[in-house]
Amino acid sequence: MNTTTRRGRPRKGDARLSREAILTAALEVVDADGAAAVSMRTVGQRLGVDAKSLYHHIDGKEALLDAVAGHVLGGIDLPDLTGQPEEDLRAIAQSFRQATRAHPQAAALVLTRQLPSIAALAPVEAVLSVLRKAGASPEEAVHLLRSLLAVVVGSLLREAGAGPAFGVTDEAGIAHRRAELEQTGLPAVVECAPHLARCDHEAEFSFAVDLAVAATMQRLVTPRR
Amino acid sequence: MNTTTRRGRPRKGDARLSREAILTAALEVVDADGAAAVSMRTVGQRLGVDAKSLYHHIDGKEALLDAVAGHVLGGIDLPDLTGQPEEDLRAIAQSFRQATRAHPQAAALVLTRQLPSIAALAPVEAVLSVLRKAGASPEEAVHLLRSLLAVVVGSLLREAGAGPAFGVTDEAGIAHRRAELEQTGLPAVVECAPHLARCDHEAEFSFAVDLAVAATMQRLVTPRR
DNA sequence: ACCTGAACACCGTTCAAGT
DNA sequence: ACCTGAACACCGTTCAAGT
Repeated sequence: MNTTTRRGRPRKGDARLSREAILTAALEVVDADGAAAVSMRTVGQRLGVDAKSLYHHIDGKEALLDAVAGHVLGGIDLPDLTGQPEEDLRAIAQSFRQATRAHPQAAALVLTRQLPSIAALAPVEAVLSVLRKAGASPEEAVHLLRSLLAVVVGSLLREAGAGPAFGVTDEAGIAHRRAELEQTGLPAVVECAPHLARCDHEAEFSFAVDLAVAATMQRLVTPRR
Repeated sequence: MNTTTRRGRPRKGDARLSREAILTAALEVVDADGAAAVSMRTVGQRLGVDAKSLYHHIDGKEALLDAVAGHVLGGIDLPDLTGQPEEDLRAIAQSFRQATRAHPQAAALVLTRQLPSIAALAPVEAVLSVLRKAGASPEEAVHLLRSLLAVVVGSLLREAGAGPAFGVTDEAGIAHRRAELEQTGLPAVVECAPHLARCDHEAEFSFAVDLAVAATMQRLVTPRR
């Protein structure tokens, strides 16, 4: 929680206002002070403009946050597909992670908002296309897409600091957390405490995605059951 | 968005205040009007008490929301384990889902808050214990636990109306969404539009969990790789 | 020990003006 | 066409009182 309020000097010169400028300013606020710091007033201030002026370009705060989330998600840089399904699915998942890592403070926003459907269809098309070429029926492809998406969203949410974590990244905290876990007396938790206390988000993301992709391929090779 | 504000008549008789009573009142607000409707004032009102009184029992609004999330998660009813790992993992995942479905409006809260570590250790112990008995090393068990958790969290977040959905549950909306998807011109999206437009959350949850559990068992049978 | 009045520094949003 | 002053109905939180 940042108690110091950064002002971010208003730009008096170009008081020109536009949807694009507002979006950028809002994202700057998120990057600097977190999503909770976004208010019509803080965003307006960053543009040297009254909060109420924003309403001429944006539908309100909720719409603004949706737009910011969509903007970040739009920054996803999809890989060139190789035709090797496992490799391609992994690469798409990684590109999703890169997009959220570009704005870590905005990640929870992206993962948590019901986006205006159309915003994120490029990666969806990519995944479905890979699955279809790998032999999935349209119905199966959709189920598999949703499973993969759940893994990606769940993993990134944990990395973003929302969602259950149990683990910590800084060496200082790990020992402390480990001790806590060992004091629970829960046998499996105690046994696993050293690994539970530590969380390497990149490694966990890759592990989970690899597992999901492997399961996907398995399902396609052994259809139905 | 509920424009009508429900008052919920204050209980003048037992103006006794306690952490437990506050928690219950807060959860009632969440269930009735959604998490966004929770404020120190609305919760106090429901107890017939001034908002400021809550501070004598609770650390502030954030702490209150954390406590509500922990309370819902604490309501998880773990299954008796059968010794059959696949079955047990699925049953634990389903019990997790049941806990959030008991308070649908609180689901996003539960999934999204960094919970005070200790709150949710019972299900963790259950999963780790199953994985260890199935032959996983402590390290492997933790990776697999995190993968499974990601699937569960990602799936439930979608069901809770946060997170990307693409699909809709009411028959009315499905046709509309399908038409939208078909107009995108993205070939795989168009091809899959009928299935993409519809989303049966229970079926999708089970599909994703089954897939993850299958992958987990596969990984345990074929160690390392 | 527990509750509240007064107070402070914030919110999002509307609308009738002003240019 | 775009911006704002005045205004409204909210927030979370502190602190010095009151019982």
